Amino acid sequence: MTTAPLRKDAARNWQRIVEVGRRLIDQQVPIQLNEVARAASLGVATVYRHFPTPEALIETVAAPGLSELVRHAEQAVASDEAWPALRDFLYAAVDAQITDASIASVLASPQPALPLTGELLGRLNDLSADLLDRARAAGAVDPSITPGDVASLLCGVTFAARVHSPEGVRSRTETARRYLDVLFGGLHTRPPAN
Amino acid sequence: MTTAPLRKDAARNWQRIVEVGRRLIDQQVPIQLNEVARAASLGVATVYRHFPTPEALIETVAAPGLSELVRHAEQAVASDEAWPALRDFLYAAVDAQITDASIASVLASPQPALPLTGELLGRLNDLSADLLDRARAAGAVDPSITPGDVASLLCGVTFAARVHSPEGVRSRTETARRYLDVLFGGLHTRPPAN
DNA sequence: CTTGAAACGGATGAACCATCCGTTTCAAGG
DNA sequence: CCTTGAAACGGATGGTTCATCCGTTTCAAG
Repeated sequence: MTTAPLRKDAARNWQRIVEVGRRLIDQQVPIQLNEVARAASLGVATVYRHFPTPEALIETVAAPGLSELVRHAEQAVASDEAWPALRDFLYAAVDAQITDASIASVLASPQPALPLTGELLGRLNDLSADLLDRARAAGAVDPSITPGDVASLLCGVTFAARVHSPEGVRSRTETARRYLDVLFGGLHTRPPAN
Repeated sequence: MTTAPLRKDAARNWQRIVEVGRRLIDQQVPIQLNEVARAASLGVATVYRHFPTPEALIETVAAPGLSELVRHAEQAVASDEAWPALRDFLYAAVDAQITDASIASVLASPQPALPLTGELLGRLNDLSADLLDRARAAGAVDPSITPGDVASLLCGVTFAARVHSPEGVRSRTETARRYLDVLFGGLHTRPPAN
């Protein structure tokens, strides 16, 4: 069941495709596998062989960023200050979505096309549920909020920061952060400390 | 400059197209003008003549709902209780977006394709800016919030309620309302009353 | 070096998009 | 009514995009 080792040329092309894909996703172009092939100077079939659908490519592009986010969540879980841990993780999650469109796309999609993505999302869910639980237990978050709510609201904030807001990652990051703060003012009940 | 009166058959077909369009939009199908023609049992050219792009059709479908929202905003402006007026308008706006996907689509799109839509959106913007101003003046809303923020956050809440949330307009409406309440808890500073 | 499995790429057929133009329908004037 | 010209119709058609298939090339194990 371990993924068969890729041939050298295949590995090189795989790399090339992912790089081109990342570049195209960054500039908000809706990915078309044919176009990716042209941009990578590869045959169409080569692209389709590695990534049967655009989603597969998007998820592959998103994987590193998603992993990093998981790592971030693990660190947060290690913290013993429940609310700051949750808050910082949410900041990081929104930041990642603004910075890397593929992450936003994966987080907003109903369910993953690749097993790897499912794995990462599962871990992310578990970790954020844990963070939320502890924040709730500390009385820092409204008890009616569910893990699903957190995930949805995260996507909502990112979406809000993209719609209408002036172009440029820089300003969108600030906008998103501001919106997250507004949301915190709402879902953050302040019994214990800060 | 008044729109030339439509011939009888043309008017009938226009109607048919809009009806079919509304039906397709309701079921989240991305509209393809060709498909609309097929579903309406009309020639492709007829559809393209009336609506050169999918956006034009979407905006036409959205117009009545948008008008109603404008009317709602006008009523709200007439109220003398600043915060409840703003709050109820926002409830209505989110409800409308969940109930009618074409409205959500228009509100989230960068800028309108039809003059009529531009007109309606302009009025909506002015009215909501007014509502926001007065709520701010009454000390009921954080002063850093701009009219643009309100528009974006509205779209964000709608988006959040659609992503991941269980199917069905009913539950999505409730979810959206809940999210809006969370947001209110955040942007609503409570100096005066309520 | 041989050899067979793996990967490559472009030609190709299917699907989709949007325009053009010959035909039909409408309604105003006789 | 009937005529007539303008307006609207519809589907055939050329252009574009999508994704598969298969003959050729490349890799690496023996």
